[in-house]
Amino acid sequence: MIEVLPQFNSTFSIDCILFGFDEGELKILLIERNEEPFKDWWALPGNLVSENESLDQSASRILHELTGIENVYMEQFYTFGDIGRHPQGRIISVAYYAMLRLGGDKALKPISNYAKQAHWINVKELPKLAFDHQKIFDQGLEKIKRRIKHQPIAFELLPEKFTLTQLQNVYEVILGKKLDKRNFRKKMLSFNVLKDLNEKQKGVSFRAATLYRFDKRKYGKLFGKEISF
Amino acid sequence: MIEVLPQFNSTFSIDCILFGFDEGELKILLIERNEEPFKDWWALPGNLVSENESLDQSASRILHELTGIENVYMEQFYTFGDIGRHPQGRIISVAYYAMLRLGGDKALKPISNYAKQAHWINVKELPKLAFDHQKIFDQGLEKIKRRIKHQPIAFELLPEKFTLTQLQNVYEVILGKKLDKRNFRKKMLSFNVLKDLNEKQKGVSFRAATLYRFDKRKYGKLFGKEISF
DNA sequence: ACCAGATATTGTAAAATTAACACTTATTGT
DNA sequence: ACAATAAGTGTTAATTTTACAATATCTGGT
Repeated sequence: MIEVLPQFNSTFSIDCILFGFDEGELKILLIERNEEPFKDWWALPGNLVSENESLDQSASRILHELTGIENVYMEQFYTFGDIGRHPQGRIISVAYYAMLRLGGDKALKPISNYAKQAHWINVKELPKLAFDHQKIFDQGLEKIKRRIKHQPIAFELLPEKFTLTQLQNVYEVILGKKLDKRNFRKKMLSFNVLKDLNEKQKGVSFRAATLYRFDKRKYGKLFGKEISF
Repeated sequence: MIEVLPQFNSTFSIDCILFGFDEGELKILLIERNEEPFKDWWALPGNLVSENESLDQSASRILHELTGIENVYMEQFYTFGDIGRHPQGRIISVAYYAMLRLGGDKALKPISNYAKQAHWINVKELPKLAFDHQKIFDQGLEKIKRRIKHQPIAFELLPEKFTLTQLQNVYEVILGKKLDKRNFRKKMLSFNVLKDLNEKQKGVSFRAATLYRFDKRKYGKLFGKEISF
């Protein structure tokens, strides 16, 4: 015999911070809501979790519905459950982030019904956000600031082939400070996770830089190490 | 007009890892369940979240009901939402940990109805745990291993007055490795967060060690610094 | 008073890492 | 050829980390 637990039913949602790197700036994908509450406000993409999917699956689904992108690693970072965070009742939200390679077209699918539009917005110029999404964003940004020092997540924002200067830009934008070029290159190369492609950048009107690729095989060496710039 | 969102109702619970340090060992509080499912199994203390409390409040309540302790800082670390993690349906669990100062009596209140007994159990000798609680524990332990290197959480496991050797023991037990005594003391004192009480340990049959107290005023200095042993 | 047992306390030198700092090279466009 | 622009590169000093062992202090027992 299986007893039925006494239940207080509530609802779960997932909210995602999708980070992208474009024109030298860190951006996130925001949607303009088309429904109450917070109609016409900007918000993090999110949705309710359905019955037959895990939290991770739900996060991937939301990403896919919004961008058409699949197979991207998303990481859960905090669950927001304050009373009153949602005006319509008790909705607890599990927050995820992902780092995306933005293609030229920025990979946005036609927007689904719940949003009027979606845009990549510079994190330095965020509008007022719906619900407690500003808080969620703040915490997510702190998370990747810590994360980037230990894990090779910076590569995930860049095209497959990238220059050391581009990589340094990612670090500088996320950490919010300038880094020394020589020390950065020395240290980054010392990890032995970059493969020199013997290939040069194209289409620039100055000396072309060497292209590198992130070498997954050597990935493990970075784990747990503090990278301090 | 406020629309009603389409809802899939599910239930969520809080599970807590309560860490304690006793007899030189790291322990956690486990309860023996008195109800199906997993009747007679050991489990992390947990409970359903009620309608009028935030996640943090719920975690504090569970701690209080079980131990009588109040005003302890608990930290949320992950939310577990795999399908099938609970045999009776969709129950998502938000996991917290706390570090407790174990008094002589270990501060256990009479056990509430849902458990037969509760015990402090050495983390090296854990029994099989109910649900996915082993996974929750593993992740919680990893969390404090990382945390102890950046934040002064080790002090929270010790009595207010403690010796450097006791403090080193906490680090050794959590990190799972021996540390060099001279280097440990040098580094720990260099943070300037320990106040020398000019007072000696009592009741030992050998040279008594100096007692220290954690100095909250200097707390900030530790933040963000990597402590490597 | 002395000794044995147990733990506390202390310093130094080598190695590794980090931090600070500026000039030369390569390429493009005029 | 030269101006403009970013790529690429080494050394030194400072700091941090690591490795390592002898002496001091206290208790309890004789």
